[in-house]
Amino acid sequence: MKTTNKIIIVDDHLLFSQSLKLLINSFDDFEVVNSFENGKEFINHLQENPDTNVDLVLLDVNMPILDGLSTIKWIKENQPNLNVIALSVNNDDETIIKMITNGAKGYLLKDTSPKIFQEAIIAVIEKGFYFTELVSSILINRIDNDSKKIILKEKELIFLKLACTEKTYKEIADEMCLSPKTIDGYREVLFEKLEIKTRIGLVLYAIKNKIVII
Amino acid sequence: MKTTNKIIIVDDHLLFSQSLKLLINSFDDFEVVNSFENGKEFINHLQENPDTNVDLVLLDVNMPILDGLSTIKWIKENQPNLNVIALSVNNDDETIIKMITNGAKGYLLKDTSPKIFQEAIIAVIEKGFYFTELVSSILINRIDNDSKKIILKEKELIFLKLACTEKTYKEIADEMCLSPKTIDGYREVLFEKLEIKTRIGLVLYAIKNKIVII
DNA sequence: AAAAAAAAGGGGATATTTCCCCTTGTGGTT
DNA sequence: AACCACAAGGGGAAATATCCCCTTTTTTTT
Repeated sequence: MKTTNKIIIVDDHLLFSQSLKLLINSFDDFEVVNSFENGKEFINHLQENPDTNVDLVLLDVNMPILDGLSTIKWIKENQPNLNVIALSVNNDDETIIKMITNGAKGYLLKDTSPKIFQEAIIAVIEKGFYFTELVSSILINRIDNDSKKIILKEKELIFLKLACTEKTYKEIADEMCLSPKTIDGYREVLFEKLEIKTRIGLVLYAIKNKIVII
Repeated sequence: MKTTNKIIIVDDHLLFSQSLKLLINSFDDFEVVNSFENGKEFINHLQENPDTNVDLVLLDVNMPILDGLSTIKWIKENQPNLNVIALSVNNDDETIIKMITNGAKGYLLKDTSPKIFQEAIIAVIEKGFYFTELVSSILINRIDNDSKKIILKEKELIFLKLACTEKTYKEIADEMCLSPKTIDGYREVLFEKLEIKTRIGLVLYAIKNKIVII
């Protein structure tokens, strides 16, 4: 006799999560037992119902209140045995790596076909993981990229954020309570690290890497 | 005797569209008769099947190949009687206005509840439109914003794009085959129009308004 | 403890950006 | 014909940004 696998969906797009629920329930042996609109609601539920029995969590990455990354970090700390598949429209390397390294057993884009999706949830429940080619290739390339990863210090980050405003370096120095000459130094260091030559380059880098949100 | 309303879904997120199909088919009197992964596929289908009988199209805004805006513009030209509801995760004013002014009968966010969604499709088929409060308020505010809308000339746009690089104004002048002094003029005009004071401001404006994509 | 690296700051020069006010030519308006 | 708007360009000054080479102090590595 087969057991029915219990699934929870965490996604703020109600139209998606409620529809996905119908899709999953149409699969043999799977049932959506609960769904939540963000990580906070889900975590609250886990805390209030410590005996929750669930085989798989489908976790959206981009959510308000508490997003997928923060949620999976909490899960890693508190319920490390919970199977999680991350769901996202976002195929950005950094995001994928962060979700996987924090314990996601799979990472599916929302343009995945229902067939592949079904394969994935079966694989995660039976084998413990499911990586698409996209994810695998990112994980393989990761070692390279990690070695050349640019690490910015706290003060450099603060300076970089301020450089993305219409303030002059003198005004930035005042705001950071440092001498303009020190700011000169930060700038030179960043130019060197980021292989750029102008403040415009700083702005473009910061926006591209989501150091500032505009 | 009731008629069943025929619905087409155009969305590149297969997991969403296939799931949504189940949701819609679970409603009384509605049936998804077809679905496509982008505007191009959908338009091709319409061209090859001119006698297609459909009551409502659910059109995603962000799609590869041919996006929602281009698609609805084509529909406006070629099949103006087709009912279209735009679906998006994006509640950006500009996008909403463009979709509505190009003929969308409604604009729903993907975090809409299934219940509201059902109301909307019924309203559009029966009354011809469905506007959420969000959309209505944007349409009301539109008149104000339109009057103060900033119009940039072609050369100003080209200059603005080049200003978002590490080139100096002299290099930009060379590239545009103009005197550096003329570039000075463009800059001053843009500073005035955009109410900013520095080149950093230009970059931030251009990125914020998607004049440059980074 | 010595050596190396990093953080804070300075001098001084040069390049670039920003500002303000001015000239010329071109193409419409009335 | 006189008038106006505007694109293109200029002079010249002041403010900012960029560069390179240097000192001192603190922290980290070995």
